Amino acid sequence: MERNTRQRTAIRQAIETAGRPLLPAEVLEAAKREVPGLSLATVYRGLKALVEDGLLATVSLPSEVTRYEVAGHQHHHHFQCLGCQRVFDVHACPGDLGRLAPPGFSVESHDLTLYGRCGDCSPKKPTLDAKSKKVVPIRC
Amino acid sequence: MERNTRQRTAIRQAIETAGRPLLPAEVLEAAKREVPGLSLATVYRGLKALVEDGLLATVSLPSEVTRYEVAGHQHHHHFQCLGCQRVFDVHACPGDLGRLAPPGFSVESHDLTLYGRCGDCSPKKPTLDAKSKKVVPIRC
DNA sequence: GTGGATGCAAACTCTTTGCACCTTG
DNA sequence: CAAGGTGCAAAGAGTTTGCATCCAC
Repeated sequence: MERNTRQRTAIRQAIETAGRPLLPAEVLEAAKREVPGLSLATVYRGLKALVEDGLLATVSLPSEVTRYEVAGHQHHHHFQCLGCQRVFDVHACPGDLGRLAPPGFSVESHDLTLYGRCGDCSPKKPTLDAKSKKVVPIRC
Repeated sequence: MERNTRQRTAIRQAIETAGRPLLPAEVLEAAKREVPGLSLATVYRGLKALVEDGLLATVSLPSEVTRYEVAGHQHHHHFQCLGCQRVFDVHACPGDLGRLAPPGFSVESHDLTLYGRCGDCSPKKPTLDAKSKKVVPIRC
């Protein structure tokens, strides 16, 4: 049912190689090195198919466009660097948060996002312009 | 510098009356009862101006369009009902989460979203179709 | 009276979809 | 060879903006 096309392989490899959640545009940029003619529509269709197949998982953060990462990680959260805007996995969790909800509310799940500086963007080093939404692929 | 127009007054009152974060479309719907000819563009401009004036605050949740609430609350988080999709304030916080970050990462802030059922949408009662993105203003 | 605010429509960004052509199994 | 995948362009949803008109101060 799911075909192995060069395009989908390139999409999956782009995300596996990155090791962190990627934006569709980042996936396109990386996968284009394998399949130059790749179109953004195919990236979207491929990402959706791979998520439905359980190979990828979506990562959505407040005010941010959906990113994609390899599936299979257990419950975890994310960290977004205020310097380079990149997103990283956080394999830790504050635990049960049901007690925080108001009376009468039942909690089934939660999302947590940490913000700060990644190892490459310590406060001492120059940071990228947070206003340019462009995600710079190089180390910052 | 900031003028008191009927439109902006209606926008502010819509959010104050709701007592919970509202979507721009919800603000338009509510404010239209005061100013029938109100346009969505004016709602967006009004919301932005009121945020810049410090009267409103933005609320953004994963995979969700930005909502707006009255400013002035101290640090808090949000709860989204899986039944009616409405968002409520949670005046509680798990506390310092810096310890969750990987080594080399510094945490400056965090966002937490709880998901579950609000008092009106207990698991026993019928729930709204989660797939219809339409936010129903009535109690569910 | 004048500058900020409004309404409308067009523009923009991100994502999805229709359709003809191509490719995998 | 047939079903599914791809590329392109057009269509959608949400948001912003240009511009002529309007109105609060």
